[in-house]
Formats: sequence, structure tokens, C-alpha cells
Amino acid sequence: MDEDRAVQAEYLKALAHPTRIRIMELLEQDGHCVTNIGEKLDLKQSNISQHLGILRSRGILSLRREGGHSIYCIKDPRALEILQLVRQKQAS
Amino acid sequence: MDEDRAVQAEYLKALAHPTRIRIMELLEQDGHCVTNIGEKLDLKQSNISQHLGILRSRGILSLRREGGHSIYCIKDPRALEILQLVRQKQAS
DNA sequence: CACTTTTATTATTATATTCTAATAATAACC
DNA sequence: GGTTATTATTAGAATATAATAATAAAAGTG
Repeated sequence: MDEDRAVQAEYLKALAHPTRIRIMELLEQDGHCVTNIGEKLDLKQSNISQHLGILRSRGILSLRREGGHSIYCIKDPRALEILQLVRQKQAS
Repeated sequence: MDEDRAVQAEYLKALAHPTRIRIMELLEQDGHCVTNIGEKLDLKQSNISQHLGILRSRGILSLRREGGHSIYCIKDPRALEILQLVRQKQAS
């Protein structure tokens, strides 16, 4: 199906951004809230929120609310495998 | 390094397009020339050539000339592993 | 309830991608 | 050498992405 490849492309596109790669690296350890991520990455809140929204809309991240905070976590571990492969490629 | 993530993002971006995914699927079997790919995918020659150029510039494809034809082949099999993971994700 | 904190959304601007069409470059063939 | 076939490159227009700033929404705190 051709629709499938569009979905696949969207999925890869979600990972294909330096900031979103950094977010994935950060969340690999633990869930974090938006403010926290923004501080660690030194980026504006709205920007982080948008990036998180993109990753979530593709099913890569999940979100739970916890006392006024939005805690984002990695939902799809295959995204980490993909990033691992990309890193290997670079090392070679 | 932050430069690394930019390179990683470029690599993923190269795969993050429906047409380029189709090209990867086609080349998974065998190398093909530009005209051939253009016919199978029913797309303009210049468009195909551009997509192939992108995949090649990221080290994903390689090119050999053969009697007036440019034969493109998959150079980095890790790209196939990545696409495989993306497909799995979709199936789940 | 006012106030603050946290997050999401919207509008805008700047940049990047993608496709098409046209042209150039390369190499086979007669 | 001229012609054709194949591929690459360029320019242009349309669309998509990304960052910022501003605002809205939601929820905790005093």
C-alpha cells in the first residue's frame, strides 16, 4: 500500500530532527516534564512543546499528567533501536 | 556532539519520504538504473534522479556506471533494517 | 478567589523540501 | 561527427517545517 509508506515516512520524519533526537536521548533514561526538557536543552517552552507534540502524534512518546506537569515518556522503543542503528552507521 | 545529531537527522530525513522508501524497496532486490526506476515508480526522470542523489549523498546508495546507464545499489544495509523496524511498528 | 506555574495553541516569519520543466552533460551508436 | 539515449543539474513555484512571540488554557498555591 502506498498509504503505508506515507505513514512510515511521517514516522521517520518525526525522528529526523536534531532537537527531537536530543529529546529521545534524554527520555531514554526517564520520563521528564516539558519545563525540565526545555531547561536541559536550553530551548523555548513552546518549541519543546511542539516537538513533543510531533513525537507523540506519531506514537513515539506517551504523556501522563502528574500534578500540573506533563510527563513525557518513550512509548515506542523501536524508535530507540532506529536511533541506535543510525549512530552505528555514523561510527562505521 | 551536536554536529552528530545533525548528521543523524539528515540520514533519517533521507529515508523519510514515500518515494525514497519505494526506491529502497525496489533496490533491496537488485540494482537498477534511473530510467528503470522511473518507469516502475511512474515518476519523472529528474525527480527520480534527485531522490537518488539524496540517498547517495547520505551514503545509503552507491552508483556504478554501466554502458551509459547509472546503476544504483544499496550501499548501507542498515537503512533496510531501519525501514524494517518502521514496518514492524506499523503492523503492531 | 487572585496569582503563579505549567503546558498547549496560534499566528507569523524564515527556511527547507519537493515537484516540474528546461537545459546541460555524458556516453553510446550509426 | 551528428544523433539519440541516459542522467544530472538548475531555476522556479508550491508546499511544508521550524522558530519565535504572544496568547490561551489548565491546574496548583497562598
